[in-house]
Amino acid sequence: MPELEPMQNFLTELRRGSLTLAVLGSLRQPRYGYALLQTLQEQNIDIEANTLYPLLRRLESQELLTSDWDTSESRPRKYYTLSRKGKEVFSRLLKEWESMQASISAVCGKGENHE
Amino acid sequence: MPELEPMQNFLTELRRGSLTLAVLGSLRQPRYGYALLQTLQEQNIDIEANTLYPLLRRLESQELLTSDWDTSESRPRKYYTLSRKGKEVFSRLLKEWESMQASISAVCGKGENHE
DNA sequence: CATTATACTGTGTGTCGCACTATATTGTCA
DNA sequence: TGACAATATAGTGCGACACACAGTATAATG
Repeated sequence: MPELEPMQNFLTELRRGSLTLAVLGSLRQPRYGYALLQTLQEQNIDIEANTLYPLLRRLESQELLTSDWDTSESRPRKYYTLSRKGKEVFSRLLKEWESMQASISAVCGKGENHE
Repeated sequence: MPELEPMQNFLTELRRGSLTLAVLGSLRQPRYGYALLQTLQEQNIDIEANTLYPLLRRLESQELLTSDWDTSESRPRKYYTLSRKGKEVFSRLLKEWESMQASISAVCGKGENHE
């Protein structure tokens, strides 16, 4: 899709990376993918299943998450949780995020008028 | 660099996209690349020349920026400024950024303890 | 004659979106 | 009841694009 809606691309790029932060933050309690998806969407975090599942597996392979199948219910669900390493990374990313907020605010004029 | 400092990669990804926002926000007044670089670094926005210059050209090719060579001084400088389109995109990205702040705060626990 | 100021290019890697596949469990309706 | 759709749940493969990095290039300045 070359030129359909270029704005969309900017938004995508902006959200990029923050998705990881949001996922890590949401997995301080165990959750399975499908539920996580809905949690995030309720928070206005625009991510779709096709993006989330690979992200979860990537984070697991990077050892930020651990996963366990819960087969006690009729429908098996794969629960993900933050590992110790994941908690550390989350904490540092959150700090960075907060620092970025300050920087962006400074550069973009905190509260100034931009039309 | 496969496994040297994986943390660095997470940070890079997190910052990604925000760079564009920061650059757009900084170019509401005309600036040339080298000066912009230093402005951003003073604001703790970690970007290097090799990243900034391609970014500027990309934004120009996407018609968010316009550029003009100033050759009146001994050292020629290429001044970039937000175009009308650039202002629109900036405004929308900034809104998205603010919305993301809220979402991330909600998901990551606004002010809760995370150690 | 080294350093700084200033700008550009090419290559690799990683993430994300998107379009798929796959399956079991519900719910609906003839 | 039995057919069929919808939902819940998870996965894969591919392509686009942006960023980091390591280069090149040149003119002014100290």
